[in-house]
Amino acid sequence: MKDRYEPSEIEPAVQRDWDAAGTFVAREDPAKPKYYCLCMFPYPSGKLHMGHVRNYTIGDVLARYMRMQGFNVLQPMGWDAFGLPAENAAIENGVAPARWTRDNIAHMKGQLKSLGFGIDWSRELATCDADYYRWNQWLFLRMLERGIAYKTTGVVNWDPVDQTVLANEQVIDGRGWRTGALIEKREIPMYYLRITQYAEELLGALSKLPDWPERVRTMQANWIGRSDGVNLAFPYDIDGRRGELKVFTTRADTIMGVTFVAVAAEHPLAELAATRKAKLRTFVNECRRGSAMEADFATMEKKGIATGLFVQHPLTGAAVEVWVGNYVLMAYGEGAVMGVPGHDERDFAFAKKYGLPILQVIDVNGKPYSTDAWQPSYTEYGRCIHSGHYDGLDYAGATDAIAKDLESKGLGRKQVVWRLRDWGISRQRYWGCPIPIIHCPACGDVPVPDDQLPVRLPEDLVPDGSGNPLAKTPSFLECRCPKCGAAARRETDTMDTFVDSSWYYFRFASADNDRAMVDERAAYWMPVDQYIGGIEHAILHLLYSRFWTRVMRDCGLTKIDEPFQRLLTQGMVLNEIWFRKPASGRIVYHNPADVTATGEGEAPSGVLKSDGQPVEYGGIGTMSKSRRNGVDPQELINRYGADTARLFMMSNVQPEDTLKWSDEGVEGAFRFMKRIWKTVHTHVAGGASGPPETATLDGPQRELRRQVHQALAKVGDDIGRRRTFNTAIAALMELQNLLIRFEDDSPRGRAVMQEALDLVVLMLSPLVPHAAQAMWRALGHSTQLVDERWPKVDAAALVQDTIEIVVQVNGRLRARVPVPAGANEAIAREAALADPGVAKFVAGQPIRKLIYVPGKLVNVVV
RNA sequence: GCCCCGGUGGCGGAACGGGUAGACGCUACGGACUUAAAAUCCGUUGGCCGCAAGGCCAUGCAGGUUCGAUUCCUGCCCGGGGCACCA
Repeated sequence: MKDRYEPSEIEPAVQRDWDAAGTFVAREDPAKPKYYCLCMFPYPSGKLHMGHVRNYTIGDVLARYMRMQGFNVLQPMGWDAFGLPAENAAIENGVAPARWTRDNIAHMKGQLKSLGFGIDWSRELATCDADYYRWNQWLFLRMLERGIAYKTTGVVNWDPVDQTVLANEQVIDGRGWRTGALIEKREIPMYYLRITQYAEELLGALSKLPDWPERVRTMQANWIGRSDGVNLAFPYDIDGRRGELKVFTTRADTIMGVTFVAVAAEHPLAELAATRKAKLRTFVNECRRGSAMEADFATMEKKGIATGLFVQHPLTGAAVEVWVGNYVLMAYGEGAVMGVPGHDERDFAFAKKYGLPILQVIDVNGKPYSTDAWQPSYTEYGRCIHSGHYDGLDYAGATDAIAKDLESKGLGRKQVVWRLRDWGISRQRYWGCPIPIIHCPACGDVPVPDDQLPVRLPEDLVPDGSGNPLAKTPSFLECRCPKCGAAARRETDTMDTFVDSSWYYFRFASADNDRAMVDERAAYWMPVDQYIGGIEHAILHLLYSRFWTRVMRDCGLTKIDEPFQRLLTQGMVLNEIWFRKPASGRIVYHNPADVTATGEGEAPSGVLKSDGQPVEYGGIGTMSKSRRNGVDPQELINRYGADTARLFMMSNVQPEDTLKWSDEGVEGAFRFMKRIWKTVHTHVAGGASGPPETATLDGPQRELRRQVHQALAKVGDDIGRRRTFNTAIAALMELQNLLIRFEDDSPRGRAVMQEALDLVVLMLSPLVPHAAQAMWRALGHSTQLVDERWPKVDAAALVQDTIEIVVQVNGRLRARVPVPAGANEAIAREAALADPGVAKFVAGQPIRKLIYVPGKLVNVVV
């Protein structure tokens, strides 16, 4: 009898069978309903981490389940292969990013295969392949034609040592993360994509995504950030220069309370004033030099300086002084704000600091008002006071009336302002998709013609950390102008890697097409039915993808608006953090596997296994290299096999929740695998068994059969509808506990057992496909388990003659009594009151009321 | 500051439309098997009282609605996340 569970023997053999049969190669079949199940593709960093294993296991379980439901399933995989880590590895090891990336891909692909994911590898793609990124370039050219892509000069973080732009995340305390150099704000020309043109649609369509997590929709809505307000102008005449200072406000109803206006340091009026006053010049330069990071602004002291310039109030004509304020953002609204200290906290503080007048112009719902100290109530909406003929109007009424008056004077109108900015995609980086532009001294910036695509990235360069090697490579740089034929230079900036990931899901449908970006096969597969990935992509990647899909739609490449029908954001994988903090020097982290926990309860403590000395507990956190608390999935697979790894990742918590790593939890999953394996093989050793004759079963046999079919109903619902894989697994474990205790060697008992095990194996097959296939064979089936359909619940098996109902007295549980199934209230009442435990509490008191929930409970109210 | 999500045994968590709180797993303890250990199997495991039968308390805190509240409502406390001089 082969009753020892040996995953290392089972798994490779099953995987070979799938490979040989092309089991997971998806074919377009209009006759079948399609199901496109996609996990966010990985960055090929070297090897898989636990987050990957969790992500792809969730996807694979769903894909396999939907296949059993009769869907034509596509589950592809690719590589988000451009990006900084490859360049950093090159700098450290002197290896070309292309080589490093492709080696990593090969290794990680092997790992994915060893986990038994049902992936259609014939559609594999990597974004660093010219076959792929040429279409980035192609669509970028279409965007240029349509004015969606444009070039302008923007402010960036500039590292003067590395001679490159850094992302905000790469600036730490105002210094470059790699060089430690002081970061400068620089204005350099960059290409932008006009995502703001789609702001309204991207926001409005969020309500059409009911199967996205509420949280993600909220985050996107906040990010897009719609503000409804009024744009108004303060006219000026400064030494004969006439103009208008434009301001955006969401509180036009407070316009009669304006006592100053403030502009950003980059504002033209600030510049004008700076030419006149040395003190202003210094201040303006100071503001400009500050960090480009918005978060830093928030904590900065609010400072300002008067310009001595005056503008006219648009309604009263009164003179209002212009100040330069370091808290005014050039990039939002008009780069200028009207100052209403009476009803804006920041303006209030500013006015107090510089002795500017404070006017109350809103009755804040009768609450006390004093200019001595700020109260949060001052920003409440209320009726206008001290506002001339606007007095008595509420927020909406005043806003309408003021907007109308401004409009008739040509000095303002209602306006919507968005927080969302256009997407700057230029990166002064080597390992990315070249931007297909040629700079000609005569013709300017000339798009590369379609027939010269792709602009290939040379793959043999090794960055050394000083600037972009493309700029030092004549064979790439030097070219001819497509318009005039003169000697010209290629653009050396590459695209943001978020461009690469904004449309890869389309390309999986037509990965082999070298003539078009997408074809009719994309129309068959798109949209993605289920998308699965980390919450960290809630805004950027998912928003860019929604934008890119709409651009493709407007270019006639697709008919869909939304790329992802349904979204599941899986939680992170956490582990304990242990460290030592030497009196001098840096914190040293230790892997939890090297620590023996000694303390219990409130203050966990532990000692290092190697030296027996104490280490400090740092709580629970995401697995990370820097904290050295990662667990290598490969060790898990080597030790327990892919099936146990998969089972553990799906146990204990719902996919959205964080999952705490636990060695004991893995052992628990492994124990379950060994037990079910043994149960199957013990049964099989007794010989073949046919289907049960349901009419002739005795009580325990019928009861087991009922439990089996009840579990089947629950597991199907948990996986298919609720996506709570943890409770599906719990139900299977519960069933397994029943099967172990079911000792009935009669032919009928064995028939019931055979059916139960067949069903358990079918239910397990999406979760632990290798062991399930092997057990399926053992149970006497010659078919491939992956081609089986999800079993149907036998409704007749669920029927019970007698059920147990709960009896409460005054809402407190007092007894459980058996009643015939379908008993009416009278029968249930009689049975309930006859129970001695119930009678004790009723004890002759009059029954005021009796609630009967059929099949569930009786509540006697006395 | 604004927005969102949570708080249930020793631990991770379950309870799906107001109806048996603690499924399932882990830990710990006791037992069987073994020369021994591991593995495996059996049992106990929210707290308190009780020999037992049984009872009382218990889902962050304080109230409310209800025959009945982990679930709904109000206020508060704590934790996590997102956004943040956004005019």
